[in-house]
Amino acid sequence: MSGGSVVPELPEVETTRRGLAPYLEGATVTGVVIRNPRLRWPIPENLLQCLGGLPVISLTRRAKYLLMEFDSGMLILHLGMSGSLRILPKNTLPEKHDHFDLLLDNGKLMRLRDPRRFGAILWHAGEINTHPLLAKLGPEPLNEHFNARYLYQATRGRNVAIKQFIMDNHVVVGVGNIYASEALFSAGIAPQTRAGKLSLARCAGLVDIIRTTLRVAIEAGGSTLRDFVNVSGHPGYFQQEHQVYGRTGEPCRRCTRPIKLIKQGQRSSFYCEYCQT
DNA sequence: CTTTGCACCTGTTGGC
DNA sequence: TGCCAACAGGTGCAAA
Repeated sequence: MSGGSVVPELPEVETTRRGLAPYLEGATVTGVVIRNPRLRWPIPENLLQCLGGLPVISLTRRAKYLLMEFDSGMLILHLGMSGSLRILPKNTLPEKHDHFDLLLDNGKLMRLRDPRRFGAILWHAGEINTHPLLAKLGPEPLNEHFNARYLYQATRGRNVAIKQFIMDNHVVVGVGNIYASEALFSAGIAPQTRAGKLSLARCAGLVDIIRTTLRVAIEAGGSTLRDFVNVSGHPGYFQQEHQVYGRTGEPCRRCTRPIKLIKQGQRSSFYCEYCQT
C-alpha cells in the first residue's frame, strides 16, 4: 500500500517538501494557472502580481503547511485530505482535479492535484507566523519544545479526551486521526482518558512514541525519495502496518483480543481495551 | 477559555 | 448487477 490515495500526514508533507525543494529553490516564477480556484478558500486571483518574476527563496514547512518564500511574501500551501504536488515538464496536459500550476523558468511547472479540494493556496505578504493560520499553532512534534514537561503542563486541568487533545493543533501539530490512535496504542493509553489525568510518566511515554513514530516515517520517506518529476506526487514509501487503525474486530497484535471502535468528536478511534488503560 | 459540533468535498464502500 | 446513503479524512470556525 503506497502512493495513490494516501492522506497526507506530516511525514508525507515533509517528504513532499524535500522532493520539491531542488526544483523550486532558485527558480523564478513565470506564470500562474488557476483552473479551479475553489479550494478550502479561494485561490487569490492576483497571485501572479504577488510573486510573478520573483525567485523562490526557500520551501519550508510549518505543521502540514508548505511555505514558499519570496521577497514579497510567502505562498502558503496545504494538501488537505487528497492533495498532491509534483514537478512536471512545461506543457504537460492537465488531468481531472489538476486545479493549479506554478510555471517556472527552468522549463518545469509545479502542479496541484486535489480531488476533494480541502487543500489551500494562500498568499501572505507579512512575516511568517503573523498569518492567522500559523500564529496559534503549537510546537512541531520533532522540536525539543514538545517534551514530557510541556505535555504534562498543557494537559493540567483539561477534561477533554487525550485522543482529541493530541489532535488539537494548538497543543502539538502534525498528529492526525490515524497517528493518534496508533500512538495511543503504542503508549498503552486508552483514547478516552481525560487529558488532565495523565501522569508525567505517561506524558513522557506518549511524547516519546509520537516523536519516534513521526521521525521513523519521515526517514522512511526520505530513504525512498527519488524524483518528483513525472511521479505520482505522493511519497513512495510503504506505509507502516497499522496496529489498531481500521482493524475493528480484528485481534490485537499484542493480546489477540478484538480491537474496539468508538467515536470521539465525530472521528473514529481504534483501541484495545485490554492493552490501553 | 474550554468544549462540542459542523461544514467543506468526492471517491470508495456497504447494504439492499 | 445497480443504485444510493453512509463514510472517510484535516482543520478552521461557530456555537454552546
